[in-house]
Amino acid sequence: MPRGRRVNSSGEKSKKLLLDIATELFSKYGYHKTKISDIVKAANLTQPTFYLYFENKESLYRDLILQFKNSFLENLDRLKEEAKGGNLIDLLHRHLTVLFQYFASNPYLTKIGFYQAEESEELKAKFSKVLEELLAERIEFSEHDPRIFAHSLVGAIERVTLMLLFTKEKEPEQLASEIINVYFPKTAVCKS
Amino acid sequence: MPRGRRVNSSGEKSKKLLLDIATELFSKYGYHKTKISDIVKAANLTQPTFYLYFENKESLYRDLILQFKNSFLENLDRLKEEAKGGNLIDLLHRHLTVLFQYFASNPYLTKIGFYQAEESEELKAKFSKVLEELLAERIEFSEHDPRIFAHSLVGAIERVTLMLLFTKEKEPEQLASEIINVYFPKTAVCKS
Amino acid sequence: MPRGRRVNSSGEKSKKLLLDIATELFSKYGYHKTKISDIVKAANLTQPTFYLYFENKESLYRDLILQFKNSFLENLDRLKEEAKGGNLIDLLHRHLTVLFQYFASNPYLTKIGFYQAEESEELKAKFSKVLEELLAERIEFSEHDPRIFAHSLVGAIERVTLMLLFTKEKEPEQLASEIINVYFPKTAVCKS
Amino acid sequence: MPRGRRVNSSGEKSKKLLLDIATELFSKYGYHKTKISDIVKAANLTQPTFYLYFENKESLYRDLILQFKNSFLENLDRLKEEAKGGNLIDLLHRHLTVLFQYFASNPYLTKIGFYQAEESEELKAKFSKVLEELLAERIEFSEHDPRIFAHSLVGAIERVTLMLLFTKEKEPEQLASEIINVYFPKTAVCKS
DNA sequence: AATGAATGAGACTTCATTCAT
DNA sequence: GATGAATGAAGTCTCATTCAT
Repeated sequence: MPRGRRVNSSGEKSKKLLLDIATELFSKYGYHKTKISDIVKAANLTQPTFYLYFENKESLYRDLILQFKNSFLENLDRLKEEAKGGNLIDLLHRHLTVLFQYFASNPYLTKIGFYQAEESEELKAKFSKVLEELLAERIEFSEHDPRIFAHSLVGAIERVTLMLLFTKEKEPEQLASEIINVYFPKTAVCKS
Repeated sequence: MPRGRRVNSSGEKSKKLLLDIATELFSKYGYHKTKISDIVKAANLTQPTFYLYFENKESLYRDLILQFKNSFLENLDRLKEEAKGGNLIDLLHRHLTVLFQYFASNPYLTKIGFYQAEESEELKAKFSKVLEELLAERIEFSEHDPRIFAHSLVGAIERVTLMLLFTKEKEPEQLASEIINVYFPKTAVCKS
Repeated sequence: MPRGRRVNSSGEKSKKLLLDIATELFSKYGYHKTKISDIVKAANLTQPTFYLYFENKESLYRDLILQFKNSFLENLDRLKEEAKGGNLIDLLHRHLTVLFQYFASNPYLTKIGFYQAEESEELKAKFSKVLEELLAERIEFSEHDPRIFAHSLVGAIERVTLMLLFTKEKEPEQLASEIINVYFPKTAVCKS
Repeated sequence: MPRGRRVNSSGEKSKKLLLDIATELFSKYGYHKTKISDIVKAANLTQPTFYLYFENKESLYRDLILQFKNSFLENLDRLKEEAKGGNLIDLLHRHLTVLFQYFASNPYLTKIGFYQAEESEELKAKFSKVLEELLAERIEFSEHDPRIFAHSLVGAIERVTLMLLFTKEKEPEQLASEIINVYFPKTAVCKS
């Protein structure tokens, strides 16, 4: 059997390939059920090659989480900055749209960072906090806890992303609009 | 440690102990990070004892999931039955209260069955479906998808349970009320 | 659960029961595939009871082997003693009859001692030796090795016991006759 | 021992080594008393290496049995085909010679497949059947059951292989001749 | 740049055996 | 005489990781 460098092979290409496959497998099957052997098999490479590009299994996973986390927090920071003035609903709408766009473009990473990772709780908590502050300033939550509202919104985003965005049943922009509609009904026409 | 029966030992006690510890550890650390050795160590027993009372690690975990699933689906069935007549908001309020009460009484089991288990997705999807039908009958969602509303509600429940119920910041009844308030704002003229 | 001595129970009866079941299971499934738990389960007793009557698994098995061995060697000794005078064929016929009778009466023990046990090789070798000497004295094995004849006879006995005696297709006496007929054809109509 | 590839190591060599050692140990000590740790220790390798080349302990054992079984049955088929015409004794002589040659060349495999394996009973029964048919066509078994003859022959082969072939006291060809002589005596000098 | 070959560490599980009642 | 409850010891197998080429 021939060994060594393959014709037409390139380090960067292999690394990218491994990274993409790892992301997909981790997102689909979780950290523990995804074996290095699975990853390299899917990439048509071998196990030592994996260690050529990544320190080890865990650090790769952590990197993926971190990557999501950074994007997410960056987004959140932007939201906070923009928060000063302007219309709340417009603001939220813009933010959700961007968020859903990112989620839709990076479903695997999102699955890992927003659903699987232990840190995902932290992210969601932060998100809630920001929303809470945002809302507290503007809306009169006459008799109810603003935290409920904030957590609910985050939960809705979480669930809707999974059920309607990842399944491609809804587009990011539309989803943002509809979520907004639910939480800020224009005219709540509710007959029993 | 000497072999054989311990002084003052009782099978039922040991089994219960192991079950409780296993439930707690699984819920805290997940299936893979929880070793049988951890479970028995915490129970001050040895590994073979585990197999005296449980078939194996996986089947114990599955049993826990099943236990949650049964309770949850039973609850859901009750909701469906009661759905025929009556005021929607009252109905939901009662159901959520019961649900939150169950969650609060069984936090570890809930963590496993509603958050960790692969089947949890299925449960939530079913929950959404039921809610969707319930709502569709009564409310006029003028221009928006009732699924959004249903998924959002489920997501809210999920998140709020984790952040406010499990942390004991809210009581089940109150949480139910507040969630209802968010989704059916009084000033939103939604009387039945 | 009640513990302690059962009504109507008797130590000797339990011991005999365990012994019989153990013999059957060992003979059917072999030493390794037969578990103490299987034995006591079949006897409707519990594991500690086993140790009340037997030192341990191996020693019980060894006892069974020894029991067979003793009977077998005793038989062999009788054959050697009777060997001095008399008609060879009659002698063999009588011996085989007795042997087959013992085998037929103790199929489980025979299975263990003559087929499974490592010592069975030793027994068969001894058997061969005795036959060889017996034959050597009387028959003129013009040009062939008497060992072949002796080993063949033992092999025939071994196989025929399994296939025709244990299956109850043949009675001990008849089997003895027929074997003799094969090895000492009266009218050796042996055309090529 | 350091991890990773050894100097001068080769997969095929290791696999063959393990296979050979396993065959020997299984044949000598049986399935249960042969531990994987014994096999790899004898090969100066470690346990995971075993799993690099074999599915697991049982499947390796089954493979060995199958290997023997295939050779044996192939042989038997040839015997059946050649059975149509020709001299019976010559036929048998040729067959036994080939059989003994195979046994002598593969003593470990034969020990496993013809003596230890549960399937060995099936093989011997088939062998008997074939012999029985072969004999029934040609010889006049005036008053005796041909099965006796067939089973005896198989038993003789079994025993003689163990006692004279494996010990290298006899060559395959000679053993075949002598067995034939016993069962088809030229001049049956059978005085009592 | 990549692979073939191997291992350390550890998890799960089984089974004979033993105490305490 | 018998059992309920437990364990020591060991075996099989898996997986991430590493050396030598």
